[in-house]
Amino acid sequence: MTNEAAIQKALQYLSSFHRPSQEAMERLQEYCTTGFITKNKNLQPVGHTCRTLYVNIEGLLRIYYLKDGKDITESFEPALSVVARVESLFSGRASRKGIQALEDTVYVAISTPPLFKLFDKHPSLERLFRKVFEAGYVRTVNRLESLQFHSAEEKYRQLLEEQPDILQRAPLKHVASYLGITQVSLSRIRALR
Amino acid sequence: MTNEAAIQKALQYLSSFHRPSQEAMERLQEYCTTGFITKNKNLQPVGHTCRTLYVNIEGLLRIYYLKDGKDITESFEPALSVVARVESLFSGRASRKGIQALEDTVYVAISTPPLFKLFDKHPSLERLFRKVFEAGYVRTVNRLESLQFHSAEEKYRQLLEEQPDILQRAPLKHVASYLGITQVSLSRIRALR
DNA sequence: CGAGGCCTTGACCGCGGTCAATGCCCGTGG
DNA sequence: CCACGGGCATTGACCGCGGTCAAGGCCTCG
Repeated sequence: MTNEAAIQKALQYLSSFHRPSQEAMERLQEYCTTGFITKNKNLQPVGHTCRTLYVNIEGLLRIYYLKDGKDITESFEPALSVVARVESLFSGRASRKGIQALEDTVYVAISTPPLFKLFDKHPSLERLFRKVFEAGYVRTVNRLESLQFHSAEEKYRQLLEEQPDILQRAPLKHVASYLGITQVSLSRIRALR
Repeated sequence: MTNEAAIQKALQYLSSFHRPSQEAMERLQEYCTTGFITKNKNLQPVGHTCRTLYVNIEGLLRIYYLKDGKDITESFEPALSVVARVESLFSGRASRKGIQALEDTVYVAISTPPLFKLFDKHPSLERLFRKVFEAGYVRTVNRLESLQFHSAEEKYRQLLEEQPDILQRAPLKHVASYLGITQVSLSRIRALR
């Protein structure tokens, strides 16, 4: 995939949230850069403040962090998702979270300080990203609810329902921490048939 | 507290996220109405689409829903918080959640369809509410993390740390469901000293 | 004064966690 | 090309946290 094609894919995807003005779109495009990262490499290390927003074009990323030395997967981010560590991006504080590639991945990166500046001149861009983040907010609220009151098995079945491909593409240890259980537990659940 | 004073408090609070233009502020004010609701009454019943955003001025509200017939508290909303069922507000779907008063409460209500229309003319208002929702998003992400990997006792201690007054003001059964445990469990934890 | 809601406490038990051993796959170097 | 080593997944043994069920005390309100 060419860089140009990747950026077009990203812009097209972003436009699906809200179509910005022609000029805003062109300004936005100027801040898009493409990148490629190989499996198991870190796109962003733990401990930096989040100032870049990524659009996954092709491949698989995950957001993770260390809790008491254990590696916890916060989310899987497949193609056509906006990837950002919002708790850092919106608070300006350093993030304890990192972004890692689980497959060779093509992405588009947008630096947020100039992006946020663009909002002043182009309300349609602010609208667009407001909607992007609202959608993320909704997903997080729903995930909170599903995590809080489901058994390990229910959470597994729900993942199987909603993102079955993840189970093929990500190591099970990451799936386990994503579900909030141990890999041992996950293994037992999967053995039930 | 007069209606006028309540609205001023709400506007002042909202301005702390981002100061809108003078004119935007005046337009916003036109859409603010005040209300009063007594303890244990429902501000919004379960099952309606969320089209109103509330600012709690004085008192205590909670967002809750029914899961398998059990009453689950999603959040406590004390004075000076923006209260909305975002998963409905941003998706347009009916909410399975309700809003209930845990104390006599004074609030300001803002109808969202006209509010969102105002955004077209007043980008500074869109900016303001973008920041309001970003802050909520960050809180939710952090809560997700804390719920996922803490024991019942840790979650209780964290609440004790962060919002000790809730334990005085809300029935323990609601505190328990908020923490994702049973009231029996909560009772035992509290008995530990 | 009685009824019902809320909180506590006891008895019991099952889900899911830890620890440890084993098997499997795969990349690397002799 | 095979031997080795390390990471990942599975499995068994064990156990503790927190769930359910049920009984009892206390407070509020009709």
